[in-house]
Amino acid sequence: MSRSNPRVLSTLERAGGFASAQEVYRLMQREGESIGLTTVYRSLQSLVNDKVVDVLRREDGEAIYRLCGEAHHHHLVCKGCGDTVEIEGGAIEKWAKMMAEEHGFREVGHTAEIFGLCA
Amino acid sequence: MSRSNPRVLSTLERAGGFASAQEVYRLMQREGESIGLTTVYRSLQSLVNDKVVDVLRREDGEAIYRLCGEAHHHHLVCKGCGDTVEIEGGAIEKWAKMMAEEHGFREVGHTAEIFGLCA
DNA sequence: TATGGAAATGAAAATCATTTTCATTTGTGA
DNA sequence: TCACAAATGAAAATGATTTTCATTTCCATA
Repeated sequence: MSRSNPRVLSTLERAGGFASAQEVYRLMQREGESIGLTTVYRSLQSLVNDKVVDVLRREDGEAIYRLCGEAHHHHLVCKGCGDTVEIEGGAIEKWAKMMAEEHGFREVGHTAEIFGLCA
Repeated sequence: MSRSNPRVLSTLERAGGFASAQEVYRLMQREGESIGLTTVYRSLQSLVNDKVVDVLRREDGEAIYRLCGEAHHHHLVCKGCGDTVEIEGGAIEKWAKMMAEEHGFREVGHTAEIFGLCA
């Protein structure tokens, strides 16, 4: 098992704590860092294992990696233009916690997105 | 634009109203139906356009198609064993509707999943 | 300091879902 | 029957991700 390359984490941070593997890779390239795509994937996976980041999915199925500890928020996405609004989801947090408790789950996380057509 | 092949919809129904394109395809093959994978994909997409089914993503990124009108529910998934519990999410429905209104979005849908470790 | 093995690296190939291309078949109205 | 649009599907293309494998880098120890 490989350890995470620290430059990958630092790049993910600089990207706003939210990016796909391909994006992290491209970003590092653009900044002149010499690194292989394979290493980016491996590092991100390792960070996931270590619970330093978690994984979500874009609507097209691409995996995006998010720094844990980032201010946790949700998205309202327009199906038409792709525009995204960050929204806050106190209601969801409570719901998730409640449901998890009810079924005896620990170490609980969640995802929630809303999509529709913007004005 | 192509119309949906009715056998695809009927197969999705028989699959419990919840399956990936590949699964629908394999199922139809097994049942001796003669159909191409391309047609399965096209039909599912067309059903999505017609709002007869909607699309979600498995954790591995594969798209799964769900019959609309199915009792709408959410999932509580165990990260350890993959076990899934269907839960009901009245709180989410309200939250989604509220957030969407607040930002002037129409035709609103949402996804929400909770994951953790089961007992 | 030399050395042997473990860990890290990355190029290239393999995988897998999904989409596109394109030639063929089917259905339908005139 | 004819012409044309829609439907179909095989095969190729795409794009993200994973695997393979040979090479390089580290490091502890002789």
